[in-house]
Amino acid sequence: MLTLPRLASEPDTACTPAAVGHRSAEQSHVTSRPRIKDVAALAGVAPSTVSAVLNDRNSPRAGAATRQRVLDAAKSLGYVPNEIARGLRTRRSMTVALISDVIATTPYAGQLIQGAQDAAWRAGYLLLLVNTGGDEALEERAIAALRQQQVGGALYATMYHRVVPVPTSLAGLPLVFLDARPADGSVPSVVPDEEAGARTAVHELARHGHRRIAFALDQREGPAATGRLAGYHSMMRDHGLPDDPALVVRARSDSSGGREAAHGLLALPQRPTAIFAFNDQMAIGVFHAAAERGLRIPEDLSVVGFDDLYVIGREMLPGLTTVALPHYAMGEVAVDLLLGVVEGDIGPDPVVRLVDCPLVERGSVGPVPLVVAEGAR
Amino acid sequence: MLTLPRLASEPDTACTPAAVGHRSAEQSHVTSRPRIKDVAALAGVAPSTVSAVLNDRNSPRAGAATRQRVLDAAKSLGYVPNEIARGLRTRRSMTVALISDVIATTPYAGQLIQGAQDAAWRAGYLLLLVNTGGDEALEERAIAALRQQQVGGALYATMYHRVVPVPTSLAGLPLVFLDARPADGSVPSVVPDEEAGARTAVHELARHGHRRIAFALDQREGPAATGRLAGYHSMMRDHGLPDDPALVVRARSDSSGGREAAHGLLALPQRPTAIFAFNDQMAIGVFHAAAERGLRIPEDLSVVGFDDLYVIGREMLPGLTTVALPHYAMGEVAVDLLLGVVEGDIGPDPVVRLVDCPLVERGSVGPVPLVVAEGAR
DNA sequence: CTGAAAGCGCTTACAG
DNA sequence: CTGAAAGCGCTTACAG
Repeated sequence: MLTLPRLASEPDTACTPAAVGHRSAEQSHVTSRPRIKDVAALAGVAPSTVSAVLNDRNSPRAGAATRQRVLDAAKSLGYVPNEIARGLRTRRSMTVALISDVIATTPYAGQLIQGAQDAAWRAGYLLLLVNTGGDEALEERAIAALRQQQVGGALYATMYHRVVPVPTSLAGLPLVFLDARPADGSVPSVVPDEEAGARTAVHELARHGHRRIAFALDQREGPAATGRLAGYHSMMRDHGLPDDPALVVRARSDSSGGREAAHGLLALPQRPTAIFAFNDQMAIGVFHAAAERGLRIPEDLSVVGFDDLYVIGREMLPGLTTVALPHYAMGEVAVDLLLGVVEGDIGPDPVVRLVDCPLVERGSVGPVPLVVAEGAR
Repeated sequence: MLTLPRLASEPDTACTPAAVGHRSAEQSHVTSRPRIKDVAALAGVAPSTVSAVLNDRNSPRAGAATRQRVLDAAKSLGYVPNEIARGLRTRRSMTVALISDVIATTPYAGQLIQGAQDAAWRAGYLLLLVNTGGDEALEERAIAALRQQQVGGALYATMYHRVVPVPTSLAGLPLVFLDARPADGSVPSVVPDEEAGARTAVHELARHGHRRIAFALDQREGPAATGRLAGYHSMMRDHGLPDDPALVVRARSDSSGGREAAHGLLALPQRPTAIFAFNDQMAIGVFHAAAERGLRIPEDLSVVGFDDLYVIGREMLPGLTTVALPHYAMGEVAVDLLLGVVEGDIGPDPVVRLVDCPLVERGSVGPVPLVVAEGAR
């Protein structure tokens, strides 16, 4: 237990019996840190001078000699300014919040949080985390608590890309939506570029020679399904590929949905030689269906997923080629955007920032199988 | 944008040109909230009375009438105390930190963070998150920043269960280790009960009649490997099962390691009818090996994993029966422990709190296959 | 170039 | 039962 020396200083204010009694009662296990007064006393200057030197304002406030004395004193005492006190005076706080519904329970959470954290940290901010589990009453109380803590702004993230109303309790706070789009378009948001990601997936298949490329997508509507479907169609068109309606099937967005969809697709008279799955979980189902039909991947069937869900793609046999949801980058971009408005550099312009979804090549894409290729032409 | 009325009050202090200029310059997008003075003015009492009423201290401080007036005034203004100012005065903060190396990049992170967050929230605390990526220099600076923010204590978590030194920069701060054990035993820690979890896995297999139960474990040493191996042996013994050294093999803790291990095990003259895999990733490898040998799960081979990695077990075919790492509960327990010492209820007793690892039954365990059962006896 | 004073928004003894 | 004063640890005009 490192205990920093408590310097004698203005005994009239600091060492009244009351103050001492208070400290010993409530601060028993907190080491008593030196304050600016202690540094000032040791350096033989006024607290205001210490403040000026340490904050390095209006450069030549202190002479070189004074400056050095202050710096030495601060160092020898291990002085670290109390950010709370400074925040009270300057009326700002070096914290920013990440509010989410249930995001922390998905494997994506980590990357998103990490990206946000890193970006905040780089700017000298600390990240306050609140998860509401989708409970609105709780959300409201949490936001109140955040305001009490004087957070400078907040990221509002949802578990998957969707459109949500702007919580009224957030009014007046600098805000950026993450993986969510505000229903009224009043708040800037950062979301994955679903359409471009789907184009990437289809292109990867097309460049391997596939022409009959199927798309097994989520039966639920939403920005992800809409965007990915648009990307699929547009890239099929760009490659001059047959945009056969039978090649697009909707199902539940898990492995059983993917499996059913794949069975239907693979039973088609002219079966697709490649399947683009809405997400990695559906891709797993495609793998299951292929195995059940004695089709090898990628020799007999190529597949591309979406999301790059942690470990899954890497541990499948063969590894799953997929398009990654850029959660780390999204977290970063969102915080940068937020700090821009918090620090007043930029106005709260309700932009929608699309983040690129990169391809992760593993082993599930191969050339068109000969026998099917002939039948399919 | 909700703008709360700024009440006229003691113009001598609050409305000097300096204060006003300051506010409009730096607070442009922050709604100006009412302060305790505003509530006091509206209720016609002194700020100290408002404070007393709102904090509900020494019960009958205020008479019922005054009390009601204050409450009404606070409500009508939408007054919310500034926690930063209160913290400065009371010398404590309602925040606690979660410091981790790279935990946020694993799919476990979410549950752990969620558990910690929920427990903190329940006690009125907010969670500050810091991820160091294992970078010691960054860790030190982050801890300094946390101290500046006056956090009341910290959870120090690692990505997987291991023994770590106590960072010197954390000295003096109330501390609890999470999924990590302090090298010098000086700090309380919360870790999964690896041994009991392994016993659970083996018992699940044994109760289905399996006798030759293999264990494919991580080749790296660590509390997880050691604990799970001990649990395996002890439960084999408890069931009076043959503890054949050939049944325990070590490999890399991913699917390729699990696959190799399973191939070796399945080639044994008396092959095991069940394999307990060190983790879910190795279990995936066991599935791959079984498929390659034409063995069906669970008809021909039963398998149990460990960790309950998000989605994996659920999306496999059949679903993987596994033992869950209780990350949510660990986060909760750790925060409760931490707040205990922060609030001084309990001393910083360096306990090791073991958290139970529950069985998650899915479809990968079945009865002993007849043909092998006969051969094996 | 440097110091004394005021004040950020609260709470806490201490008087009345 | 209630108010005036002091102070938490800083920073910020304002004087000198």
